Amino acid sequence: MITDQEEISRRLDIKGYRLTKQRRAVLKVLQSTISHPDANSIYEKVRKEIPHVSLGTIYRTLGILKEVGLLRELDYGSSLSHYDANAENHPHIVCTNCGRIDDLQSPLPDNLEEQASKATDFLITDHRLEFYGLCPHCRPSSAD
Amino acid sequence: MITDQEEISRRLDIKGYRLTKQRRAVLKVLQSTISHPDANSIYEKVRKEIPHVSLGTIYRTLGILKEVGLLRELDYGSSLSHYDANAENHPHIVCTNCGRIDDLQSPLPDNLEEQASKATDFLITDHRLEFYGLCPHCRPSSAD
DNA sequence: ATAATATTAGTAACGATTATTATTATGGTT
DNA sequence: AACCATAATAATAATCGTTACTAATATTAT
Ligand SMILES: [Mn+2]
Ligand SMILES: [Mn+2]
Ligand SMILES: [Zn+2]
Ligand SMILES: [Zn+2]
Repeated sequence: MITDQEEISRRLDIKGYRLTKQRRAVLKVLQSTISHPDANSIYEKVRKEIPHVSLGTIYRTLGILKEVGLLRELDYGSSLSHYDANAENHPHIVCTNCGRIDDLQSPLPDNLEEQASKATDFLITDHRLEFYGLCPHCRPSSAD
Repeated sequence: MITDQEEISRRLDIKGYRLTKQRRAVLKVLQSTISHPDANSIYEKVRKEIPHVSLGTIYRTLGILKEVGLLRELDYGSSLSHYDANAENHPHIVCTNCGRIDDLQSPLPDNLEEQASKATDFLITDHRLEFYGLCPHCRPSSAD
């Protein structure tokens, strides 16, 4: 997670983007949570600081921060996207009951792309690994 | 891929669903391609046999066939879903340029869920592994 | 045949995201 | 400080894949 203001400004500058208070606020929300909020949840939090911010600005900002590598978008199918201030590729575990998304703490095989390259003519540049299941609150307890 | 008519009928019957000609047609389209078509592409193909079929029927049918385990839905983020008559979990490789989706031929680590279980309190029931890159038609050729 | 149930085509509604636009803010230049 | 070029914003409208609704039709059981 990149928190250094110099580096953040630098990355935006390169593309001619400015570091506005709206963008600072979005980044702050993302960097102060371990959850992986969706655009609307970020919107609600930013509104507490900037009441007249618009949802369009949230989406535009998320797009730009993603473009300069300050966040990663987690695209969950026909449902909504979630965002992660950790732009490094890392596996997640999603609760199919309540939607909670956690990082998977132990790193998994790091050579997946290399392995896959041997089995295809595609030039592999990225991958996505996610697990699905029930979080501690949603899984049947041992007492059930 | 399940092609046995008995088994197909049986799976639908259990939930009280009927095997109509629309559903047969959707399944046939899916089972006769190695691509992973989206709903609209399936719709276009089914229309050649059943000109007045409606897109809503395609979606409803896909939902039902998925529910009874006769296909798998591949949810590609904010873009549209694709469908696969192979309902077994298996990795795919997606071209980020033209959208082509291939199966990854060589099987990858089959104990991913088991490994992940050790690193989380979630009860893991499924996972998703996808690779992204450029297909042979879109990758820069050696002559470039 | 009759009745109960499931399915369909057609169309309207939904909802997340993106585009548009007039206005405002920012940064650099004289 | 005034000026200009450019970028960003708020507010709103549009997009588009998908789902829901509904009246008509088909299928199955009695
Ligand atoms: Mn994460
Ligand atoms: Mn496949
Ligand atoms: Zn949960
Ligand atoms: Zn391609």
